Amino acid sequence: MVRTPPQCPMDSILRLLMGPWTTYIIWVLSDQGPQRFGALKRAVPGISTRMLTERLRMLQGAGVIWREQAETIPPAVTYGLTPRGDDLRNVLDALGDIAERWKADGVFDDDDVGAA
Amino acid sequence: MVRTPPQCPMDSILRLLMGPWTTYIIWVLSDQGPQRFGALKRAVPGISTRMLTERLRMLQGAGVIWREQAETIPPAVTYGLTPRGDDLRNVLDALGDIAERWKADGVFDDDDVGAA
DNA sequence: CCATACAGTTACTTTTCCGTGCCTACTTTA
DNA sequence: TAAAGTAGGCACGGAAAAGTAACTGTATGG
Repeated sequence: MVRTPPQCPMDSILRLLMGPWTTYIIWVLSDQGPQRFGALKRAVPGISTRMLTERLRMLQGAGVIWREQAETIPPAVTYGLTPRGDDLRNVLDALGDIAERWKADGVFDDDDVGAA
Repeated sequence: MVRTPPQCPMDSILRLLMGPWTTYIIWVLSDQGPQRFGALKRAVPGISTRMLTERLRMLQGAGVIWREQAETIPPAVTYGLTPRGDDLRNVLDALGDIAERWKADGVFDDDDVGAA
């Protein structure tokens, strides 16, 4: 990671959110409440185990989600949003509003965004 | 790009912002006002010509920035934020506030975010 | 007369990401 | 007894993203 543009903390958050699945995971967690690993995987169709694990670790490391492991024999691990995660959810909502407005203006119809 | 998680328009915006330089470009444009290509390149230290061009094209395609080319002989091209870009700037500000709060809590000190 | 700046483009190379498949260790169900 | 689920870890490999470098063409400054 050579590129450390500025010491912008906002950039760190963005880098955190950036993964293709990250926002979706946060969305599910905030919409459906705390979920277990398997349920989360089913709720985010198409994500691989590897990706889900990695993203969850990263989000946990950033204090955005909590992880609760029940030491039962088939271990049951549950993830949920922390207050910090709620912060992000709010920004995501704001972004969603903008997206709605843009969509009404037809930004996404003639595709320039999704495919570079 | 196989992964098209949902048809979430918010996701499209995030994908737009994701590039390592994108937010920084928007920031500069909103902070210093419209800039010419060369000035922008100097304002974003470390970015390559290629990246800057690509990002600008993408942002322009999304209607986030405008591009004005003066057909003088050494062509002078100026870029600036559109109202749509201002929308993003606001979200970025909100994100910046969160980042500040998190930083105060020391999220970025014990690094888990920047380096995975 | 040669270098430089303007605003890129194109090709080449490198790096990183991300999906796939195989493994754990135990339990419940068929 | 065998298959499947639970929550991942680890390694390999292909694809995509990003960096580097060289090139464009004109006009101006030294």
